[in-house]
Amino acid sequence: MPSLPQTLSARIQAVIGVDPELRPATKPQFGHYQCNAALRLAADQGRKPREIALEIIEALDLDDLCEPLEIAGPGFINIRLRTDVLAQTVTGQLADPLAGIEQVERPATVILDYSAPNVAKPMHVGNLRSTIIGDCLVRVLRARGDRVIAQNHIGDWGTQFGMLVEQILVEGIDATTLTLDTSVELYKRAQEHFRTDESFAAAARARVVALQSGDELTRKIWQTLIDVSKAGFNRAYARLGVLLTDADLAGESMYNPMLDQVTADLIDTGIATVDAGALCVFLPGDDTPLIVRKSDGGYGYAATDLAAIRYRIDTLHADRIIYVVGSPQAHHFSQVFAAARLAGWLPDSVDVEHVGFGSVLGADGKMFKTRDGKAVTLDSLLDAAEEVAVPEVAIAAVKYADLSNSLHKDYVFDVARMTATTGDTGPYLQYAHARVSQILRRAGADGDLVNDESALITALAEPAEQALALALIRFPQVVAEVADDLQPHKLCGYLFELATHLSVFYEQCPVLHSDERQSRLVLCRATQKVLACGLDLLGIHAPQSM
RNA sequence: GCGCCUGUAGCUUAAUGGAUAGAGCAUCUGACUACGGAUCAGAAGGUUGGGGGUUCAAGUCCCUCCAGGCGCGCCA
Repeated sequence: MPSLPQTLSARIQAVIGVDPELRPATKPQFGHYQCNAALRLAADQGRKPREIALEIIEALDLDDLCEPLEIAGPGFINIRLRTDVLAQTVTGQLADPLAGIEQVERPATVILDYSAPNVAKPMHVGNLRSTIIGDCLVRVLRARGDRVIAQNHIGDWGTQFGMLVEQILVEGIDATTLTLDTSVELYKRAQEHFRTDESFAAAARARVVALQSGDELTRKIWQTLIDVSKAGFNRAYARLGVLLTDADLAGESMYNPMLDQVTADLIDTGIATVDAGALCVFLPGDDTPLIVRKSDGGYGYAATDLAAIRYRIDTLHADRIIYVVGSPQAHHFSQVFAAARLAGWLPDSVDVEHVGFGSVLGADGKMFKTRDGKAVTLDSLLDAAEEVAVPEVAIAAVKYADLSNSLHKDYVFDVARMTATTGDTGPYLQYAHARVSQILRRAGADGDLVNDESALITALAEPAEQALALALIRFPQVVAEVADDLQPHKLCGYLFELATHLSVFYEQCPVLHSDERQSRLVLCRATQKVLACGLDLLGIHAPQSM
C-alpha cells in the first residue's frame, strides 16, 4: 500500500510530468507539504515561477485529499491535507501490522557484511559500531521485504593461528578449557614467544602450513579456538540484543579454498600482474596497487574479499552487497570493488556499497585507548553505561548515541550525555513509549479497551493532534529513505521528533478525561505502534514502563 | 608529498540546491489540587573555519587557503 505522501507525489507527477519535489513543510504556516517543482520548471523554461505554480494548481485536482492549494514565496506550492484524510491514514496505519512501512516492489537479495570480530581478540569499539549499525540495517531492509543475508566475516584465518596453535601445544593446554578472554592472553604470550624465540617462530610457521594442509590435530585445535571465541561473541551479541547467530557466520576461512582460483583467473585475464614479487591489480587513477598475493606466496585480505564477492554473487545471488566497516577501509574497498568490476565478477546490476563509519573517541577527543595504550573493549564500554542505568536503558543509550549522528563522523563516548533522560537520547524515546503505553494501560484498566480494529480517529481539531498525526504518516517514507541511503540517523531524528510531538499532544490534549477520548486513544495507539516499530528497527527495546 | 573525511550557537548536532539555518544540552523566565514534571511553554544564543566563484536561490556545487583526523605495495 503506497503511503499518503507517495500517493500525493504520484498524483502530482502524473499531471506535471516531473518529480514534484514534495517535502514536508519547513514551518506549520506553510501547510503540511511543499512542492518545489515550479521553481525548477521556471528555471528550465525561463519563465516566472509563480506563473508556473498557478498553472500547476489549476491543472491539479486534489480535492479528495487536500485543502485548496496555495502559492507562496518565490513559487512554492503549499499543500495542506484534509483532516479527514489525515485521520483515515493514521487509522489505516494502526491497522497495518507493519505500521505503514511499504514493501519493496521487487524484493532484493541483500548481503550485509558486519560485526566481523577476530578470533582470539577481544571485541572492541570498532566491532561495536559495525555490529550496531549492521543490525539496524538488517532490520530496516527486512522490514521493507528484502531478503537479507547477514554475513559475519569473522577473522578466523591467517598466520596468527600458527602461533596460537603452537603456543597451545608448547604449554600443553587443553584448548577446550579456554575462553575468549584467556585466548586473548594466550595470543599475547604467543606473540611475545614468536618475537623472542626463533625456534618457536619456525615451529609456528610450520604450523601454518600444517593448518593449511589440513593436519588433523592442528585443525582440531584451530576449530576449538574458533568455538571458544564464538561463545564470547555470542555473549556480546546477547548483551547487545542484536540478531546475529551462528547461522550468520561466514568467516575468512570459508573463502580459503577459493583463493587459488581467484588468483588464477586474475592472472589469466591479465588483470593482475606480478610486481616486486607480489601479485597486484593496478587500477586506473590509483597510485597504489591492490595486492592479492604477497611476495611470500601468502594471500592478502584483498584475495579473500574478492573471493567473497564472487561467492556472494554466484552462489548467494546477491543484488546488493553492503559492507559495514570503518572508514579507514574506504580505499581498500574502492579498490576491491573496482578490481571485481574489472574482472567481470561484479556486474553493473549489482550494487556494492561500503558503509564506512567514524571512530569512537575517548573523552580527550582522541582514538579511544586505555591508559596503557590498548584498544578499549566492548564490554568495558557497556559496563560504563550500565553503571549509571539499568541494562535495558544503558544498551538503548549506547545504541542510540551510536546511530543518531551521521555515520562518517567520529564521536566521543560520553556516558553521561548518552544516558541522559532528557534530550535527544535513547532513554528519552523509551520514556515516551512507556508514557503513551501507560495511558493505554489505564484506559484498559477502566474497561475501555481499544483493541477494536474498527476504532477510528474522529477528531483532529487540535493543532497538537494534527502535528502528531502528520508526524505519524511520515514514518513509511523515513524507513524507505534509510533503506535506500543506509543512514540510520534519519530514523533517529524522525523518532525524536515524533516523541516530541507526542509530548506536546500529551500536554495539551487530555485523553482519558476528554470528550474525544476514543479518538485520542486510537491516536495514542498509533503513536505507540510507530514508536515501538521504529525503536525495533534501531534494535532498541521499547518498554511498557520504566 | 598524494588521496579521502571533517569544520554549523558555549557544548553535542540536523538540514534531497529552496522560504527567517532546525534541534538537544547547559543558562535564564514561567507552568505541578495534573492521563507519569524523566514533561511542557518561552527567552537568549549563528558573519555555517577564511576568501573567491556558479545559480533566481549555496551550510550544501566549483576553486583556493587554514585547522584537525584517517589512509597511502605485501597485517587484516
